[in-house]
Amino acid sequence: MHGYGQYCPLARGAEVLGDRWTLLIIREMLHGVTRFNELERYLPGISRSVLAQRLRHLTRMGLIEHQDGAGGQRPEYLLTEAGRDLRPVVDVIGTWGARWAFGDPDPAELDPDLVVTWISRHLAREHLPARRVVVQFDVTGSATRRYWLVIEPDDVSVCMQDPGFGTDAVFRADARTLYRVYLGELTLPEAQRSGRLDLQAAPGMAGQVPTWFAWSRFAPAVREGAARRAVRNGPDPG
Amino acid sequence: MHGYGQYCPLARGAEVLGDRWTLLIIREMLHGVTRFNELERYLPGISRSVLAQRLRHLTRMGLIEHQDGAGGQRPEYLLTEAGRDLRPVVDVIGTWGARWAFGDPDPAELDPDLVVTWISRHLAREHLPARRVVVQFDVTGSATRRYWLVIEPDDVSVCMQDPGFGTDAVFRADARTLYRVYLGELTLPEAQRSGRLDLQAAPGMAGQVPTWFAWSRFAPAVREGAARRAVRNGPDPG
DNA sequence: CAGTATCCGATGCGATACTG
DNA sequence: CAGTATCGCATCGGATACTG
Repeated sequence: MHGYGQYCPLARGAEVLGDRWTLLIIREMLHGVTRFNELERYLPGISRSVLAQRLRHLTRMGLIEHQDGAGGQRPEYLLTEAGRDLRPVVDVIGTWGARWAFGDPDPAELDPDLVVTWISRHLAREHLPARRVVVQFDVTGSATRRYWLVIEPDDVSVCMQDPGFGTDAVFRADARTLYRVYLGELTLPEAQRSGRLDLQAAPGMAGQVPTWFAWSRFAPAVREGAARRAVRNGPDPG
Repeated sequence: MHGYGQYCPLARGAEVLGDRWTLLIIREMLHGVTRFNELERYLPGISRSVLAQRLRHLTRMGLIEHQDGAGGQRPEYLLTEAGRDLRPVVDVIGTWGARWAFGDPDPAELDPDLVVTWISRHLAREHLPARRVVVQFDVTGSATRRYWLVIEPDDVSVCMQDPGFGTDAVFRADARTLYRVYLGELTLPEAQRSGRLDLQAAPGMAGQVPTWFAWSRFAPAVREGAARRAVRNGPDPG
């Protein structure tokens, strides 16, 4: 038995959305991800069979449409209106999670690929120059991983090799700090002052670079949650 | 492995709230239900072990507090601030469910006890007289079940025997109609006109009785969803 | 009333290999 | 690239019985 046996809008919603991984798949699709292997890449830990099963289920439920890859097109999954209307659901659960369920990260959660991808998804277009810029991220740790964000006026990509266009700015921090800054637990100036993050840029540009990044939409709620925990537990030692 | 391995507010929220039955338990607690056996009664189909496991988990996660039944007190589960702050989550998922995932009921979902309880939870206090009123519900079906709502200025109870105070009004309808009216798919006048629901009241009171009921908070969204389905499928035959 | 303990069957899910 | 097929373990969860 899969349903709750109740004729209730909340129960129905939970039946459609409550399966493991489903909300995270929706989150990715709201960010514009449309292809099977891309979804798999952005959801480390999901198995291909579960991803396929979820996509089938969401298609049957009318949340997504599967454009078959006929005629040389690549197959795509697109949100329907019902699917796009889940943005408030994702927002409100994420906001609640940030406020009330967001403690410290487990070390295994600090995937550097993921945080750089997330950062690349929340750029402040209006503050970016009208030309291509390249921002390098050095994520330190047992082995430093290096990424280049290539930000064109209408496209962003994350590379793991130097694209060779020159570099406008370099961030250097460990994964935990980068996550905390992205999520709003730490502001960029705070991270810099504490020595956990170093930002280098050409002299004329150093003031602009921080404005290019919008960070997480949940940052205010994360900060609120962190502040409340600090009050209850005493100031954050680390 | 239980978590998603991501340091993300949405993933954290989903880890806490995503277990089967959890959101429905929260829904009941937001309605003021605090006791173990009451929760079990309002969640037909949940097993005692799962209910206990969920309550333990939610307690550990800080959403509820367990007042131990020491000193002759009855044990109670109470929402903490984190738990009370889930009301927007329940609202937004229920609203989405009403709009996009709310088809016809499965016959097994038409539990008459449940709908009468739900109706009793959404009275329009401001329109009720300042004295006790009794409203009888005859839920027709293979066997008619009869309920009495005893509405006192500061208390409501559902009885399955005539409380003996006299009856101010009598609703008579099958469970499906009662659910549809409660959920807003059908207005009370529509249900009466179609002959699916009969409402009897003392002559001087007939106009007041319908104002006593506020019906479901999701009624507008349910109506919206029903209207959209009607446009796509042609007018509702039943 | 308010749970806990035990059992066992279903299935959820990750891993891997395979296909067009 | 975009999935499907198969396998086998783990755990989820419903039923029932039992306890203070």
